Amino acid sequence: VTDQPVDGRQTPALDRQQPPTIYDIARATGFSASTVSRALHKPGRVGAATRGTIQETAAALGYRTNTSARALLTGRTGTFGLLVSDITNPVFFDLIRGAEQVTGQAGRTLVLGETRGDAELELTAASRLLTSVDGLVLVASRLADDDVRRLAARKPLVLANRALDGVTSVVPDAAAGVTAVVDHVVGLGHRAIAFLTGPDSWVSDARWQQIFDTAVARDVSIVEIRCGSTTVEGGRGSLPRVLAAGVTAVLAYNDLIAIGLLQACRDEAVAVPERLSIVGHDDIFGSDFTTPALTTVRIPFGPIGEQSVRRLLGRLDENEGDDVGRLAPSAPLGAELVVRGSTGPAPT
Amino acid sequence: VTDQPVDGRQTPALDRQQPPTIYDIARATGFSASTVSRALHKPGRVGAATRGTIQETAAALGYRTNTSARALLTGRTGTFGLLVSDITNPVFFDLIRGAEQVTGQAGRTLVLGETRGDAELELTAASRLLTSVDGLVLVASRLADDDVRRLAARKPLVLANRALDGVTSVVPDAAAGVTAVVDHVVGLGHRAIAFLTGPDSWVSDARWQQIFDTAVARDVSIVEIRCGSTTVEGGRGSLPRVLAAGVTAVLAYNDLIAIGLLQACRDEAVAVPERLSIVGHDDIFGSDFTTPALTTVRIPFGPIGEQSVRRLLGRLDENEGDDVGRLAPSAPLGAELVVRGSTGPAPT
DNA sequence: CTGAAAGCGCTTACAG
DNA sequence: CTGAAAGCGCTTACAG
Repeated sequence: VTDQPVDGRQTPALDRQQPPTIYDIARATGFSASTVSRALHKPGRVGAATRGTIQETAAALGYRTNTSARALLTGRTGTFGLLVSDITNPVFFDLIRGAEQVTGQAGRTLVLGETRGDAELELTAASRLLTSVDGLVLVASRLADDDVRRLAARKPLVLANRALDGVTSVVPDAAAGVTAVVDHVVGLGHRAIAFLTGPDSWVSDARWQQIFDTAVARDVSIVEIRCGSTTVEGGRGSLPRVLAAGVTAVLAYNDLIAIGLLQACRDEAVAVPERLSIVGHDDIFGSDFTTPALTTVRIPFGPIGEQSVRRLLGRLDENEGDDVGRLAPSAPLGAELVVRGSTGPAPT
Repeated sequence: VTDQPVDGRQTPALDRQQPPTIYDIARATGFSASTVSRALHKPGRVGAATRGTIQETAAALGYRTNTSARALLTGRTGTFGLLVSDITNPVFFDLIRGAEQVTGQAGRTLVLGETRGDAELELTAASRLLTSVDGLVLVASRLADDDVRRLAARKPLVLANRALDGVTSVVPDAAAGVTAVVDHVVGLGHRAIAFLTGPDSWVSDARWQQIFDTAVARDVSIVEIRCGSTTVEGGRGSLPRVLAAGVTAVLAYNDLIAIGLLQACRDEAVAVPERLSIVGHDDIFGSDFTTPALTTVRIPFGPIGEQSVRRLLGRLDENEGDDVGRLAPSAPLGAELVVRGSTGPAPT
């Protein structure tokens, strides 16, 4: 009755800078703030008519619950974090998207962080993120085991693309892919194989071990060739050592290296696959743009991202004593051989 | 004196589930919570010795300020949102990274959202994000002009890769790129050019208009060929229409289309560039994997992402009455022609 | 089914 | 330079 606008049709929200709060709705409907809160978020505990009035008024005022206030009270931010070493690494695209998708479906928000491959920066970033988030996915983390465990003790944490005892991990079934690759190459008659290594990382070590074991079991010779960097340039630069090693097939740690090697072969007129067969890994975007197109191992990164967030959601429910059983069943995370043009019969 | 552990060396923080608050620090140091808050965030307003004690204790307890509490009070979440239509679109990689980088440098956090190219979903997502964020970057938004303006009225908002009167926009200087491409092709003797169109979007329309005007000015014939979808498949499928049009050079809306066309040419034994010259746009990851490598226009997406966040930061300072002048100068956002193997002299 | 009250952790005038 | 007090918007036992 005091400073209300004369025009009764004008809603208060329109000439207000601050967004409306539950108190505005309470005032407008005549109910208490408690009832408004319940009508909006625990609709079962409120009369149907009351609920209707309140929800309509809320919609009319353009009410949105203040996430900070809720978070302060409940300790839940409605947010997950995802930390990757390199946002532009094509390997992570599908993973990020998968994670974003599941997060969104759960009505939550995904916060993205990048560590630029620096383990120290990763610890800082992870620690910071963890304070403002309900759970964290660490992708291909380079953190020391103990650091990971310490972080995992603070809040739900999932390790994507790395396994660590006592910490929830989502890892593709790489063994199947590696075995398939070696068998493919051996089946084509190759008897001398090289592995072009990646960085010092859990994934790279595990891969080499797998390849080594499989090759030995198949009774073909296997050597490791250190590749300066896991880039196209790195792959390019390794051609001399590949040729010197006298192998006829090369398994690269990743597609980027394989593509670099492919380019070097073209430049040096080394026929692929006639003289040298090349296999990549990951099936990144663009790996079928090359001539010949790259034979590679497809890792289901999308499902890994989805799965990681699902595990996070599962952990949250668990903490609340909710039903854990409703956790969606794991998508299969098996690697798959994709045969294209860069592999062929061994030269005779 | 009650349930304290006997071992005096054990810090309280260690056996506590909840993270420490300023009250824990206050208790430990004997100062009031107000002083702790000041020592931590307004170091100038507190005695040097006091500040030292408090900061040390905070570090020892592993204190981190509760972002929700601060946000509730100040209305600032320390967070920016970035909304893209498709996270996996390689065009956005560098943009996302650039935005993430500047956001991180400013001590803030980037929240990522994806709209799957759906304008309706985009409005919902943008509106939701806007409530929990200090500012929002909309990338290549498909929203109606008025919707964008309404959102911009709520909080600082920047439009990346789209221009709209009255809303802060960060757009590359596409004209330079288009002119350079047309001149490049005309310089090679081509007299009949086609533009393979993209989606119905601001960017696509602007591009076509530019190409059209330039071609007319150079007195070469220009036609528009509708491409079903802006994908490799779309490019592939358009080869028949390209051949039927009788042109000798094709400017594709983007690299994906160009790469598809390139693949179709290889399959159909249409020599590139001898019979047909092909130009892409954007210089996405992998556009140099093809044979021949793709001639294209490089758009500085990284700087666009950085710039967008800088503008957001600038808007925030403005609102606070801070010094706006310190806004970093714009990086040049000019497009640049990248000549590779897919363009050559016109057939005679 | 509904309301009054307390409190989440922090910041910020206001005093001193 | 430092402290007591109020309040940001919301949720949740506790009564009724």
